[in-house]
Amino acid sequence: MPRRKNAPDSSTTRSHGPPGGGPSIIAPALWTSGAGYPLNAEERALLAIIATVVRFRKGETIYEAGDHADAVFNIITGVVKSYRDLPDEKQHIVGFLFPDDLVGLAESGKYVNSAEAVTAVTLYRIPTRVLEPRLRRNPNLDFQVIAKLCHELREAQRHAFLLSKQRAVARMGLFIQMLETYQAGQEQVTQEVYLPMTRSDIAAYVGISPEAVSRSFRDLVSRGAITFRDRRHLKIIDRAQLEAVIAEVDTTTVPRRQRTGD
Amino acid sequence: MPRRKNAPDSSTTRSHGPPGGGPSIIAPALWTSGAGYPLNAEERALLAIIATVVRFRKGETIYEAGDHADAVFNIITGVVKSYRDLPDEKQHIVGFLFPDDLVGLAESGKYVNSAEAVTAVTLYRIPTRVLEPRLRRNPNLDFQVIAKLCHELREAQRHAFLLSKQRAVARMGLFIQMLETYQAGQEQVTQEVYLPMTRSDIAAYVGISPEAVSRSFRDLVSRGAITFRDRRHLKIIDRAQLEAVIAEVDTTTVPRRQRTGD
DNA sequence: CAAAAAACTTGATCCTGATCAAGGATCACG
DNA sequence: CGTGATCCTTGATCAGGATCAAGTTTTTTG
Repeated sequence: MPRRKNAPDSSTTRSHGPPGGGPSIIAPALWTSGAGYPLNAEERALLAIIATVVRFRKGETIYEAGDHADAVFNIITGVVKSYRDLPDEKQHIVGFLFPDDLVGLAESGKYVNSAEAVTAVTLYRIPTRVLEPRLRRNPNLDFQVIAKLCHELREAQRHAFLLSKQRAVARMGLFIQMLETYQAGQEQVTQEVYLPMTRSDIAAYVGISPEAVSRSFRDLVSRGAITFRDRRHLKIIDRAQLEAVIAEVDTTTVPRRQRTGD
Repeated sequence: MPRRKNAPDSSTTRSHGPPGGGPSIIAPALWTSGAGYPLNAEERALLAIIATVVRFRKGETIYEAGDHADAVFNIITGVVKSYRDLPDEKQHIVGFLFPDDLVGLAESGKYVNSAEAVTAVTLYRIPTRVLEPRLRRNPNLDFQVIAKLCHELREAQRHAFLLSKQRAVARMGLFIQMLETYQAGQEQVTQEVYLPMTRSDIAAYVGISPEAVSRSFRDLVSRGAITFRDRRHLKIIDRAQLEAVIAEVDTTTVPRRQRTGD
């Protein structure tokens, strides 16, 4: 099995000292992994001042569940996965996080989930100790936070909805739609959907085995819903078909099944 | 099939006029269905002034997805379910909501999910038009909102985690734990877990069939993990067993299977 | 660039839970 | 308190996907 790499490779010295005082209620409880609304210029400027830029290569761990949560991260480039390790050597992926998302949901001073770089990533690292006073002073920031939290919440509910689907193809269809929806907002260059993560990661997110991911993709291709340019790039060519699969509607035109040739 | 009852039965006149101006960004996007942190005395007092009390009987619809979201509800007593109807006459339950929870997550002025009374419920009905200005003026309220959103988010992630479990018993075990965790915070009188909702509702929440709910309960009883006093009251008698089932660990002591009686 | 390691695909088998069907327990309501 | 309606349980069948296993492709790394 692959040993997890763990190298900060940061452009800053890693100096998380002892926790200041008692557990601060606001900041640690507040920040969430992943959002959606980009910060405005003012916010970005503020970030540049109080944050340091850190880099992680593909596969590197950004933090682990239970670590002392002394910083929040804002993704500049790359993709991050938020996950929990399960007792049986598998992992449940809570969500994938993209540029402008905030990473680092904490509860009583500790990170709730682990985070790992899916691709090479660049992040703003924002120490909570620096951030918290700013938040208190600038009530406008609260709004940003609320907006991000709302987005996160809807995302988590969508994930639960995906996982409530019985059929593997339906889950995969929803997954593709989610990726497309996100990427539509980012770049309108290609009409392709990019899959930055491995099949195993997709499997751990949609709650099926990697084999089932492979078979579902094959199924969607043979139904004429999508095509692959390569393993990481697909194109939706029949939206109706994709939605039919998601609705778990039987679209087989042939009678049902012809056991005996008759 | 049962026709959904729909009677406001409110102690207030229902007067939702035309939306004031453009779509307000703050309040509608902000409130979420279900929370956890009870409001403090100050908040409660505020509520009493701007809110009206409304009642719904078991099975009545509080609002439907897509309705114009002109109010937020705070549960006083009873249980509410937040759900989405699916094309195939089934429903996906997003969450169950208990006293002190806030109900009424909206997106661009419309409710995201539908809400129905699981038991008889009493609610504070808070018009967003009244609430919004208060929120702007009172930055302290923001904190309440953030806290509630965080709670909601964690709840949704837990739901997704539950749904990622392959085995039905594991999901049911997690469901029981979730109910217990909530009820432990409320009343420490009985050591029993109360199930206010029907088996079908449980099924729609944990993503399995009602039959599988029944069988999983039977399984848990036969494993000695729980006992039932009646259909609505169970007791956890072997926590280790329950956790083993959740971890999807095989705890059968017998070799594997004895087809022929031998 | 070549070797090694991941990652991915495909096939075969088995098991869990969906589904259909029917009987039994509770509840709502007059 | 009785009667229909709903809810719940149990049984039987069947299909989808987990799992195991093996082969293929891509990526990593020295």
